[in-house]
Amino acid sequence: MPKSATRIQQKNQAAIMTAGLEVFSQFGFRGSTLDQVADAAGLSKPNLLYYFPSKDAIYTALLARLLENWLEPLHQMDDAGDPVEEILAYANRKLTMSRDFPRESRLFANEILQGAPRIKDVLAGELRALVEAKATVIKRWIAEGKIKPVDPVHLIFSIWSLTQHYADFDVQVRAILGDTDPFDTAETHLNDVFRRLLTP
Amino acid sequence: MPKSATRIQQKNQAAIMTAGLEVFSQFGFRGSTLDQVADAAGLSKPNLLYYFPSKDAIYTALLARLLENWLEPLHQMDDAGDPVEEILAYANRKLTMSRDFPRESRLFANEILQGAPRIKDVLAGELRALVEAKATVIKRWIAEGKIKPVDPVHLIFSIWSLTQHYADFDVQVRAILGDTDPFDTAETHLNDVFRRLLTP
DNA sequence: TGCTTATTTGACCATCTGGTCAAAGACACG
DNA sequence: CGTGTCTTTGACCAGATGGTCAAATAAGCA
Repeated sequence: MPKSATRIQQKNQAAIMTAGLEVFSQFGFRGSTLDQVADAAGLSKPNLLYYFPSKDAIYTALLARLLENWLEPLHQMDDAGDPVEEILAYANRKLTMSRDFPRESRLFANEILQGAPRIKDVLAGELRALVEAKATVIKRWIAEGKIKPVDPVHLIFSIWSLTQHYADFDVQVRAILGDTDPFDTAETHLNDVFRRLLTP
Repeated sequence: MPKSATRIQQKNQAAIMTAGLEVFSQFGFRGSTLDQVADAAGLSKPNLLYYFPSKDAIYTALLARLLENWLEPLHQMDDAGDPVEEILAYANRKLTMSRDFPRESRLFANEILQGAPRIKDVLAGELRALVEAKATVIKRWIAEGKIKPVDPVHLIFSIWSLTQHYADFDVQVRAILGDTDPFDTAETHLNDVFRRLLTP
């Protein structure tokens, strides 16, 4: 049914998503205005509302697209692989996402900070289930002596916080590091952290 | 000069700060309204503006008060103490702050997420200097073989992100942990992390 | 080319928001 | 109790904000 989408529609919808990401990730939903988004998209406000029915719809669409990719790196953690390397690889994937998609990370952070009003159910449902599944795998790895004992859920929290920090607190990180590129040095550091934590 | 402050003034100013913290930490500066703050403080809007000249003034006062305490735990890290224990103690102080003052942590996170417009100079000045000073101490500890080699600045970032995560992403953490208290288990986990990272 | 559909816009609206102000109430204190 | 100061408030304002609408313009296509 909703198949067709003219060239113009595709271009403008994409422009709006990009603009919305830029604005919402910085100011959060309530702190952003349609004029800002329209401006960033290079459209007039009524024109913007021709493509999306409301401010809320843009924001929700952004969140939905984000969630699609957000859980993917954790999904990819392979329970048949080498435990330490699998966990390291997951952390590296997340760090890469922080480098390449910092605005997505900040959009997510903003939503959570504000109490996650529109994604609480995803957190308590899909995300929680995924974490529990992976926690089981990690527990098995521990039981098999493949990695040192560690709280599996907090390990996952640690991966999230350590990697997302470089996107969410980018301004602070750069204020302190000066000209050094954060991500080059962060990668080495995080690999150290997780290797020493996990290698039996 | 600005000595006097009637009983009523003290009470209301305190109420406004508390209310402002509650509101601003959730919605950020632009996402919050004076009505929300006035409501939370149990005052009318004009009455609120009798005590503070503007929305900005409330927010700025909150940030100023926050920054006073924010750097303190790092300051306390004693270069004459036992290296591993000093760093662990610092992490524990930060974790305690996340537990006892989550709104302060979220206020800070919100400000940074939005690009830190009003505290960029503090970050690049006072904070950066403090971090560099402590990094020097950590480097000495490494040179003396008291702790394993580690990037000192990223170590400090790690302490920040791992501890603040439990305040800033509280909703997510609780959605996943269910009824378990996050902080009890987090403390053990973080001590594991830093001990394995640092103990020679 | 002409006609249909898709796109864009200027003008407009109700509501919200930060902030003002004069007048009314409450306090303190001699 | 009276009076000068501090506190509170209702009414109000200008500008911003999310959203609407009819009319104008641009594409697409036969």
